[in-house]
Amino acid sequence: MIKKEENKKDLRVIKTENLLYATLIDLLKEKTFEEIKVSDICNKALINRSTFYAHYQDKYELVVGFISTLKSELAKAIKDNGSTFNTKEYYLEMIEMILTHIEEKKKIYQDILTNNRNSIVMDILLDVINNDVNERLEKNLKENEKIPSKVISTFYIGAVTSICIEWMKNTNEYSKEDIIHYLNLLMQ
Amino acid sequence: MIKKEENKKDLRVIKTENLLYATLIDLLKEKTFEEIKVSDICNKALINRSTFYAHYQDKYELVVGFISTLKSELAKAIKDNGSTFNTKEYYLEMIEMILTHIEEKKKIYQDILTNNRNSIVMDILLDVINNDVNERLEKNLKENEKIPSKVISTFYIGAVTSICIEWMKNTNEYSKEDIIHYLNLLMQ
DNA sequence: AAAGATATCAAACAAGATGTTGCTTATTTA
DNA sequence: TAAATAAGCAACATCTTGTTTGATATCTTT
Repeated sequence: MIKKEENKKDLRVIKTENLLYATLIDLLKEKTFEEIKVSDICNKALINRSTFYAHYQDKYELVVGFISTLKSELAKAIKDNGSTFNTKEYYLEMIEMILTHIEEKKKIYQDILTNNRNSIVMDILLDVINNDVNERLEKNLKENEKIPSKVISTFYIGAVTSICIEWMKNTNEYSKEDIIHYLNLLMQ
Repeated sequence: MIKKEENKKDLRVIKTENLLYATLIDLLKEKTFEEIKVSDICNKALINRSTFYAHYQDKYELVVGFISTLKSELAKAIKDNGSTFNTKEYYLEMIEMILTHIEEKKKIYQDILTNNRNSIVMDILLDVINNDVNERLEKNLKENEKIPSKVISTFYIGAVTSICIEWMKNTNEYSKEDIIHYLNLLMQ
């Protein structure tokens, strides 16, 4: 009996999965995710709809892969943040890394933003930043004097996310350095 | 020919519209908006589906009314903010009003939050706060010295929204006064 | 290179949701 | 009370989703 090596995907599988994935991203630049139908993806990808269902349960399963890729890329980008958990320095360093990362991926983030009413991109940013912050919070659970750590982080996470989203939208108004400079002034 | 007074709705119309509206809100406590079907609303409201379509094009038209009601209630609640556009005082006063308003409407906001992944509530908060801030920005367009006004407001709007959402979720952890006190410390 | 394995395609199907329509019944208005 | 009109009912076409079948093409392994 012929047996297939494990973990080695058939070329056809790789090809169709890549194609479906790329086509979804393409469509996200045109439409809301909710507006995108499985048949839209298949038509554009020139792949039979039954083949789609052979790989994914539904379009949500496909988009999860995309979102978690963006998340892990961003998470990786800010993970090398080596600073101790001194609030101001930490957030400044983090936002520098985020902005750098966004600058590289500008196109895709912007395209999604313009069609998907903030929510996807905002979810990504909030999730990744939250994870990083909470991880550090656990390691540095000094009982804060005046303000609970959780409140501080909630405040800054919101502020940073908001700045990032705005920066993605109006790409050329301020440079990365400008933003960091302003944040430096805005944070205590 | 019998003619109807204009602007005066038939009782039946009022009744069904109220019913559909209330039923949608009820369902939002159980399901995501995307998961709610027109037939769900009609079944629960005991109203024929064709009657639904006689009033609204689709469920989006129905929810728009709900969201804009929440928005205008919130907008009204923060409009009486009489302070001049001194950043810190303005935002503190605003957040006090928002928190007071939320406290009254706690139940509905929380219910929606738990089922709808932040986005609806976040959209409401961001939109209302943005409008208020932008209105004041226009009236006070002093060319800021060090930081562009737009950047300042983006920063604080994000921070305030984030704090509000977190507060809605963990209702009893901090009092309204606590939050305001912490924000007072966090803002320059 | 050939045989065997398997992924894709094509076509058809059922189930569910969306809108629309024509007709009847019930309620409201004046 | 009569006229107007909203709501109910039932049927219909359409679209989207998932699933299934068997034929065809492509890949893997020997």
